Amino acid sequence: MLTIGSLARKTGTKVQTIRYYEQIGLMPEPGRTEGGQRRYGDDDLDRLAFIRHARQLGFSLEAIRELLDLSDHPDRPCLEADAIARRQLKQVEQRLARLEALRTELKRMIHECSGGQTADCRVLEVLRDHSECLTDHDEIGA
Amino acid sequence: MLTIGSLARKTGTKVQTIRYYEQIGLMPEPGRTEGGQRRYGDDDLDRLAFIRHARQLGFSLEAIRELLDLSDHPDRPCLEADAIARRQLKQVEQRLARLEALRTELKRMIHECSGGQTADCRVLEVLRDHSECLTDHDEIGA
DNA sequence: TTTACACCCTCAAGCCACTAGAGGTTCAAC
DNA sequence: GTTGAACCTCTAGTGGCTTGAGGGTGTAAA
Repeated sequence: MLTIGSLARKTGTKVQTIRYYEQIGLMPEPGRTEGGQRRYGDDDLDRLAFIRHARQLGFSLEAIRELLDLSDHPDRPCLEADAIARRQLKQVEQRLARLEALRTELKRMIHECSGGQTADCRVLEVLRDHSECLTDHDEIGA
Repeated sequence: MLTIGSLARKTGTKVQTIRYYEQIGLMPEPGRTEGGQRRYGDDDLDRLAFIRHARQLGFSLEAIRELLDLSDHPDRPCLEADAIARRQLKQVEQRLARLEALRTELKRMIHECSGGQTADCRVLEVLRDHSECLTDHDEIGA
C-alpha cells in the first residue's frame, strides 16, 4: 500500500492535486489507516497515471471523466472515446494556428525594434495600432 | 464622450471586463455623469485598445501593466519593452512545441483506433500506458 | 521509551482573467 | 410621463490547481 506522498512521486503529481481529484470525484476515496491517513493500491496508481497522462495530452478534467467512464466499460463501442480524442485534436489544431500567427507577429515586432527610446519603440507602436498587424491573431479566449 | 457600452463595442471588450480593468487599476477611473454613469474620452479608448491588442498577442495583464508604464515614458530606453516581447515570444514558442507534440500523439492515437469496442480502443490504451507515446509531450502547466 | 521530524490531515483562501447574475437606477427617445 | 435599453454595485462562479495555517501521525534512531 502506498502513502499519498509515494503515489505523488510515482505519478509526478502533487499531493494536494491528488486530494483535489478525490474531492471532485475523479479519484475514488481510498482506504485509511487508523490514524486517518490515506493508503493507495495499484488500481489507484493506474487510474491516476491515466488521468495525468490525459492531462499531459491537454484533455480537460471533464473529458477525462468521460474517458475513465468508457475505460470502465470494455464492452461498449469505442466511438465515443474516438470522438473525444478528435474533439481534443481539433482544439489543439485551432490553438496551434492561433499561436503560429502570434509568433509571426511577435517576431516582426521584435525584429523591427531598433533599441532606441520607447518613443520610437516598434513593439509599443504595434500594440498601439492594430492595423499594423499582418496576421489575424486572436488569442483571447483560446 | 463615450458610454461604457460604446467603448466596449468599439474595442470588442465586454462591459464587465472594462469595469474589471478599472478595478485592478489597469484602466483609470473615468469621469461620471451626475447620475453616476461612466463616461470615457479618446485617451481611454486608446489605452483600452492597447490593452486588448496586447491580450490578443497573449501578454499577461502584468506584462501589459509594464508595457503601459513604458508607453507612458517615451524618454526611457526601449530595452525593457523589447525584453517583455522577447519573453512573450519565448513562451509562445514553448507552447507551440508542446502543442505540436500533442498533435502528433493525438493523431496517432486516433489513426490507430479501429472503431471496435472500448476494450480494444487504442485511444484508451495509449492513455493507460505512457510508454506507448513516441513524443515528449507535456502540456500541464503550459 | 522517548524524541525527532518527515510526512500526513482538514479547511479556507488565492491564482488568472474574466463571466454571470441579482437587484436596483439612469438616460434618452417618444 | 412613460418606456425600455443601458447603466450601476456587489457577489459568486469558472478551471485546475496551489498555498498556507494550524495541527495530527508514523517510523526510526538514541
